[in-house]
Formats: sequence, C-alpha cells, structure tokens
Amino acid sequence: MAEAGNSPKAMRDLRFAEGVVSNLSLFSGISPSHLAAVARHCWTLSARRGDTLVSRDERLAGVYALAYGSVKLALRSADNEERVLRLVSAGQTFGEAAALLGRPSCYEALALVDSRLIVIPSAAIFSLIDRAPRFARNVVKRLAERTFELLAEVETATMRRGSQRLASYLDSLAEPATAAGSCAVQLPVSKTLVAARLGVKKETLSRLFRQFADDGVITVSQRKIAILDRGRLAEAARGNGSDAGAGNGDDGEAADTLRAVN
Amino acid sequence: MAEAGNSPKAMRDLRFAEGVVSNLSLFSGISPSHLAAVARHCWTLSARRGDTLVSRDERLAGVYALAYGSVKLALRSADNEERVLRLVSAGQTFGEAAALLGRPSCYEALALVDSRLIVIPSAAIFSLIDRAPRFARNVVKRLAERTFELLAEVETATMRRGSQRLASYLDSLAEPATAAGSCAVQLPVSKTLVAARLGVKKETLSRLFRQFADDGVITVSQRKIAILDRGRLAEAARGNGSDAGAGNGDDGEAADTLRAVN
DNA sequence: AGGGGCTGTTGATGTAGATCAAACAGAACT
DNA sequence: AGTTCTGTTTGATCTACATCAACAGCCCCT
Repeated sequence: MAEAGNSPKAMRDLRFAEGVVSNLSLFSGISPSHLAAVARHCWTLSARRGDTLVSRDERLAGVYALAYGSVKLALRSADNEERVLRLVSAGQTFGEAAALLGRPSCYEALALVDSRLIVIPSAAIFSLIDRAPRFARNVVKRLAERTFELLAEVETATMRRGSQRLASYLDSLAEPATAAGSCAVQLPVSKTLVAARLGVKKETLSRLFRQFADDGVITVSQRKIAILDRGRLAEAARGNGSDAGAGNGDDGEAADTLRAVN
Repeated sequence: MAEAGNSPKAMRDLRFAEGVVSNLSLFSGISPSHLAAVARHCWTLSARRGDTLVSRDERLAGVYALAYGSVKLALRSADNEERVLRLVSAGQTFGEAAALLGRPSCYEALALVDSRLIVIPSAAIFSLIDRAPRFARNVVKRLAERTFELLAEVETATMRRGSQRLASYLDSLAEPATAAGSCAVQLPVSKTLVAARLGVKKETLSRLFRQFADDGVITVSQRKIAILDRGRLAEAARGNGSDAGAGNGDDGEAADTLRAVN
C-alpha cells in the first residue's frame, strides 16, 4: 500500500497514484480531496512484457488502472485456446466487475509491453460510492458501457462471419479519417493477435486479407493496410461478399477495444 | 404515469407499482419511503402473448420490471436470424444498461405469454442513486453481475461447441437435484427456443439430442428429458464426446438465463 | 555470417453446423 | 373426425472455418 507514510518511495508512489487516478474518466468530476483519499489506498504494480497480471479464477483486490503500457485481456479455454476480449491502453481500467462482486476473474490479463498499473482497492471504491453520488453515477455508467460492449461482442461473435468482423474492424480503424475514398491504416498489433481478437485462427485471417486484397478492396503490406474502397469495405462489414442481397444492418458501437500499442 | 392522483385506477396502479418495486432485488434494503417515491413515478404496461415490448434501436424510458409473465430478450440480425439472450421471469428486470446510458437498445424484448410490467424511469433511478448509497451499490452489483453473465455468454458461445452447450444446459436444469445418478428434467420452453438460446438451429439441436440419446446419456420424450448418466453428461459439457483427452475446465456460472415459464 | 525464434503465408484436408427439402406429431379450431 | 398450425424430426448437401503440415521472411543473437 502507498499509505505507509513518509519514505521517499512511498511519497513518490502516492503522487503517482494521485496522478493516475485523477486522469481516469471513472473519477471525472470528483473533488481533489476525495481523489487524494482514494489514492492513499492504492498501490502500484510494475510488469515486464509477457508478465501475467491476473490469472483466470484469481480474486481481484480492486480495480486495475493502466498508467502506461498495454495489457491484453483474454479468455482461455481448457485446450489453451485464447480469445482476446480487449486491449487495454494507458488511462483505461479493467476488472471492475470481478473486483466489485468479489468473484474470481473469468479472464486473464497479460502485459504486452513493460507496463505500470495501480490497483484501486474495492473498499475504497465502495466507500467513495457512499460519499460521492457523482462517483456512483460514474461507476454505473462505466459498467453499463461494459455491458453494451459485451452485447456487441456477443452479436458480432455469433451472428457475423469472419470476413464481416474483419471488415468492421478495418473500417473502425479508419473511422477517424472521414475520407470516403481511400486511406491507409496501421494494425496496432500483430496479425496473430488481431486474429485472436476477431475470433479466427491466424491462417484464416491471412486468407481473409488475401480475399479482400484480391477483390481490390485493400492492399496489405506488413501491418500497413491501404483501404482502396471504403464503400465496399463497409458493405462487406454488413454482409455482402460482392453479390447477395438486401443491406440493412446498423453499425454504431465502434470496435474501440483493439486500438492500442505495440 | 401513476402519479396523476386519485382516480381508482391510478390508485390501483400505484399500489401495484409499489408491490412490484418492493420485491425487486434491485431495491432490497431500501426504505419504504424511498420505495414509495420511486413507485410514484413508475407506470405499468400490459402485453399480450407475442407483443413486442421493446424493439431494436428503441430508446428506453427506464428500467423494465416484469410483474408476471415471461419475456424473451433477443438479438436479431439483418437476415432475421434470432439469438436469444435471456428469458426474463417474474420479479426480474431488464434494460438497465440501455436505460441508464440513454442509448438505443441493441436487443428486442418480446412477451412469450400475457405479461404485465412496470417501467421505472431512469430519472427516478438516478435520483435514488444520489439519495441512497445502498441503492447505488445495488445498481452497481446488478450491472456487474450482468457483465459476468455476458462474459460467460461470450465464452460459451465462442469457445464451446453445440454439444457442450447443450450438455451444460441440461446439467444446469438438473442442478437443484444433487442426485449424481439419474433424474428427470423438463424443458421450460420449446426446443426451438432452446436452440435459439444455445446458438444452434433447431435441426442441429434435434440431432444433438438424438446423439446424446443414442449414447445412452439421456432419453427424450417431448419436453421431458431423463438424465441417465449425470457423470457422462457433465463430461460432455467439459468437452469429451465419449473419447478424447484431459478434462480440466471449470464450471460455476449456472446458465440461469433460461429457466422460465411457458 | 549463420543459426534459432517468432510471425505470416499457402496448400490439402477434415468437420461442425447451416441450409434445403420433406415428412411427421400434437394441439387447437372448426 | 378432419383441417390447420406450430413444433419437431430426419436425410442430403453445402460451407466457413479449423486443423495439419510445410515453408518463407525477419529480427535478434552470440
């Protein structure tokens, strides 16, 4: 804990925790004195690339906030199959649900690069919920957003095919640029990881890329993807493999969960 | 709204809303005066079998609580494919995330039988969050549970095959009876709906049933399933189709989302 | 320079489950 | 008793994707 007192290191840790906490959207609109009170109960965590931060079935002492680095959250099946849920980047939090319920985590968290985190103990969160209604609303909002993201995840994972998921993903990477024509995007992580995130094997992802490239929708060189025909890409995301029928689908819900580091 | 005042009907509605609200776990531990204040802002909704209560992309005025009846929550794709998320039974709520975020619902809600609900306006919820920390914690808990359920959903939907999902489902139906040997369970809904819940087509579900029956694990007659060998059923849930290797998997998280009515 | 490691690609083949088509069973409706 | 409707079963085929196997490109070593 950072509370021990007055050693130089403890002081540094406390300042650090205050800085991290105050930048979390979870704590937006919260008074400095409340922030300081929370920070006093946090502690820091350093991880090297490849370190496991949380293992499956582990109980979390609190909510994790990533100060810098990049963390992968993933489900892992008995036969060691891995399904990436989210890439956490600096300034984001994870583990809210497991920490606040006191239930063992159902996913594992792994540092993709050297990273630094703080842990905000559940007790500190509950106590702030009691004292600051604004904070209670923030927590509710965050969990509700998480619910929405997971619903979108269920929908895309079960009702769309790999090509559609890839197309949506590429489209979401390009989103900031409103250019309807062509633009270039960069995969933020290795193709193998992208595959795990999209729920296909890397071989399949490779073939999907080639398919789109052969169709003249994109070109691929390493992690650099050039989108040649945004319109057809969006169409593929909604489920048309060059022929086939009525487009309806919505969109919205940007796949904001895989835009990090590496 | 039930607040209009003093007509006999308005009074009945108010009493009704108070009764429903006071029985929701969301409001457990909340003072009667707070409950009454909330109930005053609720209104009731009646639905006939087959009525749509919430359509996709609709904005919810508040959280829905089912007084009696049975409601199906389902995702629907462009090509009219349906994926059942949950069967809501009396005393349960739905729509928390969409209502509290003010975002359009991503699933639809449909009455499976004649039903009666109340709507608890989002404003009333937020105001109670501000005034009763205990309630804020309840809301947080509910949303965190929802998150866990959805994570389990993602896991089973994407990392297990149909036979495993069916086996888990049957096993969860039998759970209350600790009988390790054989026992009989009753499907709470039509096989077609079970199929939609498990994420397979009804034809596939039929074949899976027959497979298990041929293997001597169960017998099927209508909606009555006799479990002959609980052990092998549990094994199938963990992923062994009569042969094959190391069992590890966990379990936990009962599939509590399809045990309702009809 | 010449190996290991990683990450990606490509081909051949296997398979869970969807799709299409048809027949069947039970409940409800005249 | 017959008709209609919804729910269920069964067989034949199709397909997206996994799996297995081999290999090619790159990066980091000592």
